[in-house]
Amino acid sequence: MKMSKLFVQTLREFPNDAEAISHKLLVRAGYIKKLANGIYTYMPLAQRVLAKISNIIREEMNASGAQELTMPFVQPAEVWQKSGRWQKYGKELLRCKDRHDNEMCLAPTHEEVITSVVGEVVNSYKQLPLNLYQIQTKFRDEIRPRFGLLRGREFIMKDAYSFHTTQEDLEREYEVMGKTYTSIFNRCGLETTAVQSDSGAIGGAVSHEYMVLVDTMVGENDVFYCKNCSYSANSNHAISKLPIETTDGGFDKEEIVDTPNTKTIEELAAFLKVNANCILKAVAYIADSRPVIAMIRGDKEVEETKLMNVLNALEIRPMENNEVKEFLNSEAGFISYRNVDKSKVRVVFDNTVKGMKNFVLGADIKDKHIVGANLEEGIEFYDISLVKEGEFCPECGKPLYITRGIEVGNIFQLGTKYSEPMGACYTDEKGQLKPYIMGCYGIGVSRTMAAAIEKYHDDFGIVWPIEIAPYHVDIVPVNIDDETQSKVAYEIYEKLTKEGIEAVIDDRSDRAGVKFKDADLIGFPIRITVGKTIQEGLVEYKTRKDGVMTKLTPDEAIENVIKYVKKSS
RNA sequence: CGGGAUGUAGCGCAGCUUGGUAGCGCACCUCGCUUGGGACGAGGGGGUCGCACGUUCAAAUCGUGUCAUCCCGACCA
Repeated sequence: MKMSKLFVQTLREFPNDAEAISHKLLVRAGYIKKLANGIYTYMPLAQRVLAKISNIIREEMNASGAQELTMPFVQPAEVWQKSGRWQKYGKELLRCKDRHDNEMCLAPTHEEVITSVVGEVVNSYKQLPLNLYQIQTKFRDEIRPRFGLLRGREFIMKDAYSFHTTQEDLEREYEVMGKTYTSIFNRCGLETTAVQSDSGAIGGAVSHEYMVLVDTMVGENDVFYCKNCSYSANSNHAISKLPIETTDGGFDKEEIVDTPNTKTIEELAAFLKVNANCILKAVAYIADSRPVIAMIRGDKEVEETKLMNVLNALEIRPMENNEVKEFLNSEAGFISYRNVDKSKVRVVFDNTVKGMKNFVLGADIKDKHIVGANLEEGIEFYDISLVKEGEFCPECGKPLYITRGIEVGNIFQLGTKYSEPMGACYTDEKGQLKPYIMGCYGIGVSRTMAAAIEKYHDDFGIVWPIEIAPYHVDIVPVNIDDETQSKVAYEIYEKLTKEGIEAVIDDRSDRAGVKFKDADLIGFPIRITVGKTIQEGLVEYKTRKDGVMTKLTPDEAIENVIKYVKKSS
């Protein structure tokens, strides 16, 4: 490809509306153009990167026995009504009507359609197991799209769905997919960590997220991991081994005391001169429009996903101050659990509360708390707390560390969550009708591209792993008007192209500095510069990753490129 | 959904306080010159100042509304 013909425009400055480095670089280096919030055009450079990632995915998925298909992006409400998600999915599902006033939606995922397709085709256990996948655009109307391609509304996803007759066979496939994912990301030049994660409101299922660990804010997931063993988990799922320590507030008897202006735990702890872990904190929520109080030790925080799982709730939000009065007949900042109508308000106690004695508790009256309180008999405890760094690994007991992760893939054991309500069944050996046992497996293709940039960039631009770079090599004649330089550059370009190397020749009449800046920004893994040293028969061979430059003859440079590219594939 | 900020040429910005012919840098076009890390000179093209309504002789500028974008937060009592 001639640089003069490549459809790309690099910018001298970073765009103003981008925050994440991947977003800034994708825009500045001319890979993407924004059309609307969270909706981007993939320019030719990006298209090539996406194609490379997609091809790696295809090769690995096909090798694992999966088959590719393509399902509709616009879907009728009907299939979603069947699974029950037309009601439940919420605003992320972009709905619209066709000219006949039929309700339609843009696909955010494809469980419904694949279940319906397989339901029509697969009637016998003999046709199972089966794994089908597609690489396709998805649309999710996110509350707050941000960070460019890391959280767009329209994005490219590989989604696979597997169908089985037994849980054991699903687990076998789940493991195959796990291995497949690891090698897909490795081949993309990305190291990933498989972390345990929450699997959504309908519990019981197993799922893992494949995370690229980063130390920036753009990783939207907190990941806890153990340096001693292999344990790692998303914060929404992580558990820690906390000894049920006894925390004693040291009050002799239960009584109500004045605690003016103590709306936060810190203020209250300071006022009463007790540790936060001697205060029983009440956090009030509305879960699926029903009031809930989560009781938790003052130094811990509620993990809402865990709470939702305990409640089997789909939606949860903190209670507003006026609702605290309405539902709990209490006062924000001074909530207790003792005076509520238990038939109307669900009270959930965290495990950490178990060891609390003579603690401090809200009195349901403004500016008053109860001190020296103790728990009643027969309370059930659940794990609804967020793990904190430094708490202990549930598997080996060593301290847990926290980091940020970008979720690029996720594998999930669905069971019969979709097949059952949708009536998608096969006939087993005994002639009985059984719903399929399903798994699903996703990879964010466009997000993977962005994650790679988050991981691999420097002050000058993108530093692509060669496996997913848009081109392998950029050939730069310093002065295109110099006959020798131009001739040699073109010869190198022709020879490399013939060898199947993806090369760009920067045939623009710009000065060398412009070409070098663009080469670094775009992120070509290798640059061959043909300049003055061609008088001595030498060109410069430079790798982007380490900036190492060597002077070689054109033929040696060509050989080096071929070696470098072959080694990576 | 709440709070904050910003909308002026493809990109980055100034102008707005104090209303009076819409500007700068980059990019783009032409010519010259230059060719090893975003050169230089001369000339040129491109914007209904987000949109609507209002105030005014006159609005990018003042007022009201609206839309969009970005950031933060989404209540831990």
